[in-house]
Amino acid sequence: MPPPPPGTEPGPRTASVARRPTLKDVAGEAGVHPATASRALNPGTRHLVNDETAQRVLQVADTLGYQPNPIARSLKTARSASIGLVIPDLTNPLFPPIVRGIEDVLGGVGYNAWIVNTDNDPARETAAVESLRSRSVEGFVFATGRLHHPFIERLAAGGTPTVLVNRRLAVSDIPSVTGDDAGGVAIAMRHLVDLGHRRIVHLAGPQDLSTGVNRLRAFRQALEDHGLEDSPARLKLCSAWAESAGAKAVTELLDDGVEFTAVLAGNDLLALGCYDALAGRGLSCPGDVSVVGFNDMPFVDKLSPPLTTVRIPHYELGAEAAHLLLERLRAPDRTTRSILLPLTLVDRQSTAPPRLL
Amino acid sequence: MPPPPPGTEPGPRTASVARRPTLKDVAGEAGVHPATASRALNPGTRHLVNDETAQRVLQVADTLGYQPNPIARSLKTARSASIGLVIPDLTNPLFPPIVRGIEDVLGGVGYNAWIVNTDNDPARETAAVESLRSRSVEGFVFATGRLHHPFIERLAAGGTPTVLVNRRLAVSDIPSVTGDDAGGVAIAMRHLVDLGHRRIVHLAGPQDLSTGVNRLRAFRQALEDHGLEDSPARLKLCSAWAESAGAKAVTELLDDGVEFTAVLAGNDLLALGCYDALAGRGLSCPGDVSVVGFNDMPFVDKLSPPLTTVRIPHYELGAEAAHLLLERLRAPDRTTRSILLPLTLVDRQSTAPPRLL
DNA sequence: ATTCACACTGCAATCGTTTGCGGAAACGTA
DNA sequence: TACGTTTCCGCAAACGATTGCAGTGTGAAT
Repeated sequence: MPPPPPGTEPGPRTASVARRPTLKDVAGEAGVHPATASRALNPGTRHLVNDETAQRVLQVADTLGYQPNPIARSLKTARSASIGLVIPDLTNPLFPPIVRGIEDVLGGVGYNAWIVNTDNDPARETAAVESLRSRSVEGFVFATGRLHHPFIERLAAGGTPTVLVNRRLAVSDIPSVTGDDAGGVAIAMRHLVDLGHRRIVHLAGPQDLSTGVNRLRAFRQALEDHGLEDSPARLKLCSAWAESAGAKAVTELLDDGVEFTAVLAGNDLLALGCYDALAGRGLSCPGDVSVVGFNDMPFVDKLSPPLTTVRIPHYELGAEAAHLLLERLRAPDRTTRSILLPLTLVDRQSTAPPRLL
Repeated sequence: MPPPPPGTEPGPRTASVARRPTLKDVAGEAGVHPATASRALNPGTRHLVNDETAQRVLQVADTLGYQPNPIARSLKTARSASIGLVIPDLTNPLFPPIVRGIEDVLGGVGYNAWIVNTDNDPARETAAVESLRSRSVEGFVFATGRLHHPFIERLAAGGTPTVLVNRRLAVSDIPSVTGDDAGGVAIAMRHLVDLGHRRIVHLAGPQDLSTGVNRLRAFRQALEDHGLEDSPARLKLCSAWAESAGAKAVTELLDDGVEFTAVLAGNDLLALGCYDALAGRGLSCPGDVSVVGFNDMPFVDKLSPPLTTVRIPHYELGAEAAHLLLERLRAPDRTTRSILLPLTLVDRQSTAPPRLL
């Protein structure tokens, strides 16, 4: 026989070698049946065993350094103390804080999250979810929700505990936690109007996402509230939350000769594109036009000018989503509810009173 | 008995209800023993079963929509087709691209990665790794390596397939894939020198990280190569890769009256702090002092001035790391090797010739 | 005709837990 | 003393796969 490959533990043949102890080991050591050891070890069933015995088992487990095997446990119980977390794109700075929020509250109660990237690809999403389900995850939080998202709808309807974060579906009772987009654009618009702006344009994000439509709807509402004219010209639909889309929209606006002194961008990336387009036309911000973004991404305070934007509490979004899911796991028949977190305006230097005419 | 809670599948009692089919189901349907079905389903053992039978089993499995239960499989085989990915902080924009790179190559061969955040906390790290091991992950890639990292050393020495990404340990034969820091600072320094700079300072990152010491070492080497004076005054050790640390370092330099026309920052965050400090003193960049960063984080091209920086191919770092680990899993006794990926300078507008004296 | 090799497949154990069921003490009550 | 309750614990069957071993049957070689 060749020498054992390096990097291989001596193997379980050897008698009391460093193999991680199993329940049977601690039972043997404690002089009880594995079943008893199991009951002693689990807080929920501990009352079924004599106090003294339980203590002994606990003691042995501790000195042996016993750790239950989650795989075996999952196989038996079809539970796993973990949930799936479905993210469209981790490299989007929006999502990591959400992940952190979720992980932090989950970790506090012994749960953990399995993160998957879908890259906005429905096929990857279904594959990932299927894979996670076969690993007995107990629920899901989706950050990939689209307005119309049959897959998630079916999943939730099928009884899988599900919560949405950051984005919601159009019409469904799936619990969600999102930022209060309407409130957010309301304060942004008030800010602009207070500054004296009257001709404000909106760079709307993709209309298959709740964030996109909600912000657009709120924009028009604000126009109405402030008695401003709601002209279709003052609106640009962007097909993606991307810098290039923002730039394109603004140059088109400029080319079309629509007059405006301020732009409310659907998110910070769009605002960034706006900066580019403005600079490309020799216009200054905020001198010639004010711009306000949405999200308060990292480093937008470093831009020049530092971007005024609506801050979304992403970490808290995640934390609340985790709470919601946990609650759902504990009491599946409790009535569902969704949460709207308040947004705040962070007033930096990309907004100023309009030039006098 | 109360009505079954909503959101619960009818349960396996019902005869042929939508319960995910097991191996036994397909075996029964195909008229073979589960063992045979297993062999037919696994490419590696398929040759052990009659071709015709195998086809029949495959066929049945397909129509039944059979998916093997990874938990049961893991329990039996102590393998899991997954690896652990240990990240210090997902909200650091450095890491998501690495994660993507890893996931992409892993996914290509049916593996997946379990991501854990350690928040730079050794206790969380050991806990997470322990938890992953008990889930039978087959190996680890660590992005958390410190120069001296006994935990990872022990783990690797114990035979667990391990690779390091982005950061390495001081002295160890654990395979790693990192950027060629030395090469990176060399081109950055050459760039500065070519521009005419002679008095260059370095903002060095934490010296317990390989990136920190390597860049510092390379800086001094470059000084020597270009015949520039290596004065301790021209060096600031920063205790963290943070903007505030960079700002502090530069203001100290300024306060101490050390003269310099360019700064090589250990990373982009430090460079950012540098911008702040310079602006705070009324100095212009690149007019008064040039600065070059490291990493090419997202959006540093949007700063003003856009930051000249050394780009690290993070995605490729991750991809290579995954390849290395995969290779190690397949051939554990192959000799280890580490990979250095070339770095490139992206020349933007934070560097310029020094003012004439 | 006997032996042998080979291809194929079934049996049963196993991975490490959990849990329904039943038995054996121990205890209280009549 | 007899009997019903508890309390505690062990037995054994799961959960869903993989795998060493042993068998069967076929065809070829002697």
